[in-house]
Amino acid sequence: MTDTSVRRFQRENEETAEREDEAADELTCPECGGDVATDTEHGEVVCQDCGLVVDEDNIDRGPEWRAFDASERDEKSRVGAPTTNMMHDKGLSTNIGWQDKDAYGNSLSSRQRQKMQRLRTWNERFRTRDSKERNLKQALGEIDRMASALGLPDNVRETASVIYRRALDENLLPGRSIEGVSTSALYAAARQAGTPRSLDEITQVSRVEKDEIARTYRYVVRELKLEIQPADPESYVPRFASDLDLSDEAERRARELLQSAKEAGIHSGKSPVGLAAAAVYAASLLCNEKVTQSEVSEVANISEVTIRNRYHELLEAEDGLAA
DNA sequence: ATGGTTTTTACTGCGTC
DNA sequence: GACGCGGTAAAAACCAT
Repeated sequence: MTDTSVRRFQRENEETAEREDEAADELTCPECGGDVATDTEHGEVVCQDCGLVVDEDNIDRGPEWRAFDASERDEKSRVGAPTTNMMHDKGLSTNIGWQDKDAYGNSLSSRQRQKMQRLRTWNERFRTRDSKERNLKQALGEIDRMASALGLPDNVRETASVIYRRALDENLLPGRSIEGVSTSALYAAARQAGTPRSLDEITQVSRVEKDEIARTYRYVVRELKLEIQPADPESYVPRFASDLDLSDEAERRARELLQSAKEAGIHSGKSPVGLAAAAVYAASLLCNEKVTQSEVSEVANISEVTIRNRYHELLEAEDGLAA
């Protein structure tokens, strides 16, 4: 890391140096030998005498902003080492160069060289250990916060932490946000534990966008080879039922409906949440504890249309099985 | 990127309170 | 007339390829 970035920096310097040399060579027109002038507005180098375009599509290396006083210049300038959130310290911690040279460019004695090597080793050790620990601390705090907000039990938090640690150990973090990965870990853990929360619910309490969560989740699952089956519709039933103040009887009935739906094989490809919502609705009708479709759609975050479609299928499936 | 599937949105008509 | 419900068409979202 240290070495490559230093090397890259050097290479860039060499390149710009070369470009300047080229520019110096082309001070005369190859066609007529006249002087050339740079037209920065069009990004072209044009011969003053014959009008030949010597070079075009030049890159303007100047700033794209204007500053009207010194403080504004400081404000807008982005020169300096880039900071990055990929590292806990935003890349601002100490790095020790790989060249065995002192500040004046003189080579080091072999004894000092060994010393530097040891320093590098330890610096790296502390830096990475430190960063991982901070990273983990932040992530676990985040997981805890979200789990509380969603009312998820401790074992889910445990699982989520384990998943996150694994992700960290396998270096899945670079390029991804801590929030994103911790959210994904929690989502995965909740599903594994059989107390799933829908992606929408997760998104509500997370600091990152739904798309990113979904993307990161897929990535994490693939890389860690987590085996997560599609969520079981039945696992949503208790929550919906209690949100709607339904009796245990109705809840049991809803499960039955889902069981027969599974046997009839009409559940594949459909969203588990929709199925659960429909089962709860159907059960409420069957048990004379009617709740409206819109109430169910409210607690389940699913459209009424989907409830209608599903619950027809559920009832048909049950009839078909009984016959 | 694409095509097929599922879900959502928006709208309509019907019956009931 | 508001409400719950059913159905439909088109749009949007999702998923595997």
